[in-house]
Amino acid sequence: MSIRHAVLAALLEGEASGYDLAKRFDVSVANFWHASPQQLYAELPRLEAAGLISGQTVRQQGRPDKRVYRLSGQGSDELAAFVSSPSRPTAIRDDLMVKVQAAEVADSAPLIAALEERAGHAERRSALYQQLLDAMLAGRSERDYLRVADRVGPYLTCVRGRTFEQENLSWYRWTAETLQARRDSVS
Amino acid sequence: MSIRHAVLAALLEGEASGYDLAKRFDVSVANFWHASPQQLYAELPRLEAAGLISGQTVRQQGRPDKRVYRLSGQGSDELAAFVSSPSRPTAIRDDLMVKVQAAEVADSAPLIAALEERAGHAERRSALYQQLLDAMLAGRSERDYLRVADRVGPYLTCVRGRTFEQENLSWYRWTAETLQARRDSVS
DNA sequence: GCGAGCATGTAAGTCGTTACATGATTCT
DNA sequence: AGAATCATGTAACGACTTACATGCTCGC
Repeated sequence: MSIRHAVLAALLEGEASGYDLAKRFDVSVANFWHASPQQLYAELPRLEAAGLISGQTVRQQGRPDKRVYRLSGQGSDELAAFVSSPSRPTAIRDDLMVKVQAAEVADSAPLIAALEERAGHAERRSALYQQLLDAMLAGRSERDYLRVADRVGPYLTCVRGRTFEQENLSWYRWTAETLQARRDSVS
Repeated sequence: MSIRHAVLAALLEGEASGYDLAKRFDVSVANFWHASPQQLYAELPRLEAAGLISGQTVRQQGRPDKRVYRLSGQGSDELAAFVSSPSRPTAIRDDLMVKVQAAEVADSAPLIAALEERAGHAERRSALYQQLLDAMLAGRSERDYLRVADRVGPYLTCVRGRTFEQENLSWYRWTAETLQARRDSVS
């Protein structure tokens, strides 16, 4: 699929410029898809040419002009067709796990440091997702929210993101400790 | 990085042909990296040309000849340098999550079916990883194993894979139930 | 006879990353 | 004065997917 449908899904949150979308892909959309600003700036004109989104240039004072895009009817149809299409399984794909797999071939100190850094990242991410979830709930219970809210997609995916980062955090820590214990016992 | 270092790490398990590696990437390595056979067949000659692996053609009876590769000294060095190099965070990247995010724009029946199918996949995967873990332990406790085993990398990454698939399973089921409940309440 | 497994590749096309490039305004 | 934010793009390269291509053996 690629970025195309991820952009359409992100625009369900409301119209946005390329710059806005880049931020959205760094926060809420980051649960399930990543995209660089360059990718977005390249993709948006293509989506517009295909009629899936419509853009409007907005003049600003004291700031550069920007082009704001929103989902078109055709874009909604395309997204609906995508939602109903089959998917294939995904797996984790992570540099750091390759490094852990091969841990024995090198001094483990830098790897342990990298794991600790990642643990910090995962902790910040899971806290961020928790904040987003609380904001969506706005005081309601999850049970009620899932019954009555207009859109539950963003909530559901954000829960997956939070759990993923929590599991990352605990795995990073455990792995770092395990490797450290082995270092200690060697010396 | 790409597939390059994943292949070197996979060869730590012992020498293998392209065909063998493709299977290895489908089972144990699948915890953290995916590669198609085509990618491997293209990459192996490149790694050999770079001196990171060495290949030997093996004649077989009643079967096609094959080329078996193993890690060279240079390959080990390269892998060690990689293990000590910095990494950047990864996130989940999943079609199906994009679809859940956009669930409201389409009829949810096909999406629910897709989630249930995925749940089955996740369940099989997590059972497979559990088997691999049990095989590595070979009756020992995890605590002992992690202290005394020659290589702990494969165990550590496999644990992450198992947890990931377990969390997938429970999220797929919960998401399917939530969407189903909303279908029921609309009608 | 047919499908599954063994065994390896090429070619085309799509997708994604990184580096380069610009320029105003606001905050410290 | 320098960094961060707003705002958008191009070009080159590297990575990955999909389709095409071949052919033998073993078990059912």
